[in-house]
Amino acid sequence: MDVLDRKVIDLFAAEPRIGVLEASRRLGVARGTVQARLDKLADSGVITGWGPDLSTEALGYPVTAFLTLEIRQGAGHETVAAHLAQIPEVLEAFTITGAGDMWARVVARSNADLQRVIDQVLRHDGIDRSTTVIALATQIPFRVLPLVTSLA
Amino acid sequence: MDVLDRKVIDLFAAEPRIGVLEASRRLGVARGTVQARLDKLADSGVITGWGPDLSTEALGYPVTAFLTLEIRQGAGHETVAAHLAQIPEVLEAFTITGAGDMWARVVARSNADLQRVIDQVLRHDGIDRSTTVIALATQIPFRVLPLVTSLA
DNA sequence: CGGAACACTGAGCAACTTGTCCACTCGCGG
DNA sequence: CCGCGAGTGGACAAGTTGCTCAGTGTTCCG
Repeated sequence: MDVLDRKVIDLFAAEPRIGVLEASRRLGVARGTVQARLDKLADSGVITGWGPDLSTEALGYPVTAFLTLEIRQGAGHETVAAHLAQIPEVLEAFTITGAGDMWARVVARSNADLQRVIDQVLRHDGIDRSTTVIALATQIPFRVLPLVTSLA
Repeated sequence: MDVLDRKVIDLFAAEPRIGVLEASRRLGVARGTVQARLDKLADSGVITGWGPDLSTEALGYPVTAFLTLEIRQGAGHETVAAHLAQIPEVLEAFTITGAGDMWARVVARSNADLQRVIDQVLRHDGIDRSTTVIALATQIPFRVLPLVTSLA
């Protein structure tokens, strides 16, 4: 992770469809160098993919909510996680600090639809209770770039 | 958003570096069709980008935590959001239900380093108090694909 | 019914990019 | 001082892109 690596990431983050050759021109290095850096960044796991970024909003799911789930003593996280994984509206889930707690990000078509999603989530014995928090507005959309840039 | 759109997204999500021509061969449609679908998906905002996906873990930030911030009455969210935006370790932030609350996702180099990040976040008058929850394990890594697939 | 609008096909073409070689240079550590 | 890894710059064939065009099938509307 040196300055060039950072510049490569910055450049491809800003203009993803740019191509290796054009990138090498912009950065003033040889094509093979950019190629090699990208390969290394992928190998080291820093770059995990190039997939299209999808907007849940544009897909018809404008409501985002965060659920905190209290897992019943004795019930494994695994079985709850497997249950959550089967619900498409669950976009993300973590186990968190706090006795047997999990945390999930869900989306829904509307506030009314959110009820349906929550009901579906709760349809599992391992979950004791849950708290729902609805996201009203996105102040900072997901980003990693500033972190890369800060690795000066 | 029809079946072909879904297939296009699925395919490019599975093999992002595939290229329009190869995609058209796999899907059994003309090249121009894939091109047109991708353009439309981008125009309609469903596909928001093609940037490299970066792993905060591989970047040296293995600790993820979620902060719930209670905003002081009268203090604007905006000024707090602007403050958060300046901290690279803050990856995401939302305003949420609950009187004057915000929610932020942060990363850190270690649990000790997390203290530094939190201190930095709290260095703002508009924040009354905060709760920190640390992510222990990722049960479901961020995904949107199942949602697309479910739009049968 | 006729006609317009639209999406898709299949083809062609020039310009460009990719993957893969190679020989050469440079700086660093043993 | 040699070897090693990293970068350079050049070359090549093969493949891809962006663009255009004529033709076809479907749907919708007056």
